[in-house]
Amino acid sequence: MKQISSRFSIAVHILSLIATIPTECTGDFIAGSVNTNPVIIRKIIGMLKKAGLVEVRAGVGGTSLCKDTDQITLLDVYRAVKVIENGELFNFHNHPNPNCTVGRNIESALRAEMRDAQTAMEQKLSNVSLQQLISNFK
Amino acid sequence: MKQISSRFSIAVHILSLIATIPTECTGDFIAGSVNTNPVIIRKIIGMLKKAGLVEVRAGVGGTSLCKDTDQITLLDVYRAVKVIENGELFNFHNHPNPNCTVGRNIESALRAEMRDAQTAMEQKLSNVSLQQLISNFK
DNA sequence: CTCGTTGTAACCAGTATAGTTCTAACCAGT
DNA sequence: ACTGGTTAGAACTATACTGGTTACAACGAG
Repeated sequence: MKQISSRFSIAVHILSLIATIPTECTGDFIAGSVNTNPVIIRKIIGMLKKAGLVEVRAGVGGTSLCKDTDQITLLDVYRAVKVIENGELFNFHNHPNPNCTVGRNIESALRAEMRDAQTAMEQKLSNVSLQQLISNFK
Repeated sequence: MKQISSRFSIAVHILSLIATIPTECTGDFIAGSVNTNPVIIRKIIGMLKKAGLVEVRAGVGGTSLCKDTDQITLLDVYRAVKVIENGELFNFHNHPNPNCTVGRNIESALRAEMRDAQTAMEQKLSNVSLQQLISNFK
């Protein structure tokens, strides 16, 4: 990857809309605010639903949050939309040569540092709730 | 992206090899330790060279580090191999609708949090030097 | 019943990754 | 000076992800 997919930012956008103006939230209205195609919105809402963040009452504009806005963190959203492979932000090259000192040792050493770095990032995301984000809107 | 390219882990592997067994480090030998194709190695060494981390004396096995191993951090390597687009880990969807409260406010609010998260991750990488990494090899 | 909406499937263009083949240039040693 | 090993990089491939589109089935509310 070059970047984490905009699915994440779109998902946050969608949840913010549902939180602030729930009555208007049809797929087409959301698509208009995000400025993309309604199908993209439906796909992402599908992922948020699977993750238990929203529920969709069959019918028009029937999407609502399953939790309070202060109980949903950016990390929840980031995990819901599966923007990284298998929970691992960093890819590691396969099967370094075990007959070489470096090849034998690098994987465990470097993976530990990668995990630390990823955790630090995700920790930051978990510190921000949807409520904190939308409370500054004016 | 789904994951940060393995160019990063391969680059760290390459630098570790040059640091520990400089005399053996032909492209083919490195490729054998990393377990990939020599051309991949050459491409990555080219990036490390542009970033000023290594220099290549034309000739056999002529690659050497430009700095001490404790002056090279994982962040330097990560930046050298350009695994993320334009310095931004997170992609943000384009042009939310400014006629909507959420569309108008979300970009600056969310970008700030994204930047915080990315910085936390990169900070962790900058805390680890090549020296620290290879000092545990046995 | 019908219209608007939701939920998917199928498909597309663009682009990144990891890898291969091939060729040119260059250094060192005999 | 020639040759073999090495470095450098262009060109091409297969695969996969992204963001987007069209199309269609199912369903609810008025």
